[in-house]
Amino acid sequence: MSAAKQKLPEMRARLFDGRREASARLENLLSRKQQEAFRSIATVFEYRRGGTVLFTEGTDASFVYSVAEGIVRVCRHSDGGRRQVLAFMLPGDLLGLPDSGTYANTAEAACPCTLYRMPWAQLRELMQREPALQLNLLEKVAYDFREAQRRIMVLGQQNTYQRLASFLADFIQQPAFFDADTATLTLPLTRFDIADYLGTAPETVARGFLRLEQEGLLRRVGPRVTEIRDIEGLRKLQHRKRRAAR
Amino acid sequence: MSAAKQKLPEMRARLFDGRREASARLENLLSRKQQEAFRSIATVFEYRRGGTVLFTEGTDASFVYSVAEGIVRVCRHSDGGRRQVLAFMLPGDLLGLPDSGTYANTAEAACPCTLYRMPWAQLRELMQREPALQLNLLEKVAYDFREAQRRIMVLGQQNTYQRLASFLADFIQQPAFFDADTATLTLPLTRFDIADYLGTAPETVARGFLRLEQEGLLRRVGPRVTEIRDIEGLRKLQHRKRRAAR
DNA sequence: CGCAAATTTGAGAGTCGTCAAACATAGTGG
DNA sequence: CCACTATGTTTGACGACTCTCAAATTTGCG
Repeated sequence: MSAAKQKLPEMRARLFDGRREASARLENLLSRKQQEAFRSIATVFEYRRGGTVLFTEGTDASFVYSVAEGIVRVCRHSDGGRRQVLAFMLPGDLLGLPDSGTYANTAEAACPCTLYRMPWAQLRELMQREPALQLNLLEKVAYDFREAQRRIMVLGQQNTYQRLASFLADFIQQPAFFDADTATLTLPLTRFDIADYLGTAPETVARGFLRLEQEGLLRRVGPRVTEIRDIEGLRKLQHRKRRAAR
Repeated sequence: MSAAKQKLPEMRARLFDGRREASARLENLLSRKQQEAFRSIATVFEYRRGGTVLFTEGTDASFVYSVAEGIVRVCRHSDGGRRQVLAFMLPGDLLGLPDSGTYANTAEAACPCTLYRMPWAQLRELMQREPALQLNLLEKVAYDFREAQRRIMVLGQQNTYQRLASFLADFIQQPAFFDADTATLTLPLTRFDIADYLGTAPETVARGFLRLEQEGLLRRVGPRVTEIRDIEGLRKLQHRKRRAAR
């Protein structure tokens, strides 16, 4: 039962008080009519190569993007120049909301991608005509906020091995990347991307995969392809202590 | 120049596109009239002792709180039972917004506190009568979201020593806890609170203070009172590499 | 096929979590 | 008012974890 078919008063009530949504993918939050309005101001963009920059932190924010296909990495650079991946945006996600008129972070295609691009001015205008849309925006920000809090839990409490397990457990939930029939996870991400997401080094990620393989939780088919052998085992890892007692 | 005096159409535009606010303290976001409306539904609560639970994650969310005095720690417990402090809420901050009808995390007074408590139902009703209020709420969530992203940067890139420096640098910005004249920082938090906030152990926090003292950046007056000797030095720490090269 | 980039593996050392114990502090009851 | 006790803090020791440097190996692409 999709939220898109609810009547407007119900949609208002859903925010904060309603059922918990599995995700806040854009299309799940919009009525059919709203989706059409979106499409009327959106342009399709294809990025053939990974690494292409969509926008840079600090620059004027004119466009908002929605991922149609592929993975976009949203990152920020510390003063030391080191990159931190704040989030991977997956198909259906919305990104590029202005913060005080500029982008708060940098977005790059992590692999060949297709996305929708909309002028922020037009989207804002649309929202003023349809207040319900604005509420959807709030829902979206609230969802991203909760996701960020989950990241804080992972980064604050887990060792690198557990973080990798958490990362894989999350992506297993995404049918676009995990084929449940063959238990095959296909991630178009480099070890650098994963390392910068987990706050560790690419070597440590490689060693994490090695250990997960040795413990029988998965099998490395290729650098981007993994056969998951024990989903429950991956999940259980997160609940252990960060460090072996002596 | 406070945003509170702007006319309503301007307030609408301020969101996402407006000037960057130093903080999103509640009173800065509300017009005088709105503040009065808030006060009319709010009750003052005093918590004499630190450790008192305001609300628990997973329980029904009936009330929203605003800190008047003291520090509230917002935390969540991992399945292993370990506590992670997601944020410290300071005077002016709003907390306890329902997530799908329940609290997403636990809030406890970190020290003797005074706060305002409002029934969520009444606040929601108030928002429906005054759409501008709803926009303020969005602003608030967006602010918390950006704060969470900053935490991700710190937890993902910095070692425990740098995290402690970041933590202190943040609190130096708060006049309620830092007396600029005497350069004295008075934090009613235990080493456990700080450790759970920084994702480390209390012993490591203590050693961090020791090292900061040895390097001349501060002087420990007492466990809760610190004399800051080199603010710029604290800030610079964050920009260094996480680890000494060999 | 050949090169550039990514990944893996190895070695060594810096960091920090854990256990233990000494010490300080604040709150309590006599 | 003081001893007492519970709680919080500091210090020490040790080993687990993982970052860094280096090099071998594999992968992806033109």
